[in-house]
Amino acid sequence: MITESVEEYLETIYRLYERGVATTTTNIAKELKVAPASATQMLKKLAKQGYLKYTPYRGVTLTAKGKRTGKEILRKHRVMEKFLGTLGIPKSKIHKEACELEHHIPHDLERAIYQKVEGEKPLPPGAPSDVVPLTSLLDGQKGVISFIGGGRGASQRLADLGLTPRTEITVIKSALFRGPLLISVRGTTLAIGRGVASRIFVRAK
Amino acid sequence: MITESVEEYLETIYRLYERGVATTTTNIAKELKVAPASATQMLKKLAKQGYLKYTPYRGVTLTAKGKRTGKEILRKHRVMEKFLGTLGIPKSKIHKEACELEHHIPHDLERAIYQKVEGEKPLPPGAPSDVVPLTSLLDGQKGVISFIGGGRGASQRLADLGLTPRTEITVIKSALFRGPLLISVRGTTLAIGRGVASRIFVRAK
DNA sequence: TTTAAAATTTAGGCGTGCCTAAATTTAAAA
DNA sequence: TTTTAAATTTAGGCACGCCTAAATTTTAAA
Repeated sequence: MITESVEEYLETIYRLYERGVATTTTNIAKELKVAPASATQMLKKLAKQGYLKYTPYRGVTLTAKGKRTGKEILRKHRVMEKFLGTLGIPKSKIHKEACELEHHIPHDLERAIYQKVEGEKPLPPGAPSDVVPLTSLLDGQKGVISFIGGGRGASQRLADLGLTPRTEITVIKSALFRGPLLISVRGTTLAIGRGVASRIFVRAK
Repeated sequence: MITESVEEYLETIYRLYERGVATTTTNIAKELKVAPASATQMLKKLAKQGYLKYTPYRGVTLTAKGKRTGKEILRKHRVMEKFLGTLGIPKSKIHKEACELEHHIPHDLERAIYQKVEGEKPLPPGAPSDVVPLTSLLDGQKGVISFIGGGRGASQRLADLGLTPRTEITVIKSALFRGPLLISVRGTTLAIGRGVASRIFVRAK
């Protein structure tokens, strides 16, 4: 059985490798905030298990198996980060939570979540990255309209409702996947469809 | 710091308590598939930490603190089960995965997911519980139509497309939150809107 | 090339949570 | 009430993964 610690090491080593940083005992230990002596132990063990080649005093090189595994975990990490963002988890917590979750998400769940968050493209290329579709906000959350995606017509119709950039919106009632959103704008409550809502991009507060 | 094992014990004990089963060393050990001797050790520890009262040879009683903690973990477990179901994870895996995840979902993430899955009511009261809206299936998944929600009109229009109960559907392309679904029915590919799709209830395969 | 500093490894320990085998206590049958 | 079976605890161990301190090796400066 592959332990959480093994995964953590492989992910870290893969990260360094990807960044072109030398995969030495010290670098790995530093990255993991662990004593170098602890890293030595683990690296020997990983070598024995065929994840990497270990040359004493010289650092390590991932084998194909090691790369594959490290990459997989890194991918889980990234998918979870995206997912947490979609759910409106504060940025400050996202990395740490993803670090934890990456070890407990089985492959098929990662795939399922990946498909979900991919479908949810915060879209317009070049858009500020802290902007999300209105549909991503949770009940009670507030956001400020950043822009409206998808053509003149949409913008015009929304403007008629008072939904223009810089307007503050509070989500009263949303739901996952379907059904209209109930929102509050300048003291007025509005119901808007999901299709339209997904084209309103807001900066969450 | 509360360890995963401590959580597991508290959840289990709370479960037994909820079910009215005696919280004896043996019952707890059996439930956790652990040797009774191991349970004794842990129960002593939990008593020292104030989660329960331990009387040798007589079993344990949860304190208020123990109940609170056990309940919280059980709730996380249940929310995760629901969430996994929503994502189309096969039933056979749901319980086990939820068991794992419950220990790694921070409170706020559990709350966020809870709101999402609550919005996604597999609806019609009395409906078989393994039935989900078509929108819950992932790309490539197959399902068999169980029934159509929402009135004659909808049923009729869908029937015209060949979408009637017992028909098998394959989802070709779906996405989170928005956009139409591309599905395959009897060899034909169809595009249907999310609104309609959310009213087609299927049993996932 | 020698030598001191830096990097790395070895040795010895700690806490957690599990296990088995052997005692001990409790419960129930004779 | 005695005796035996079942439940429970005690004792002794194991694997993990971390740590510090002391040894060793490498590197780079003099």
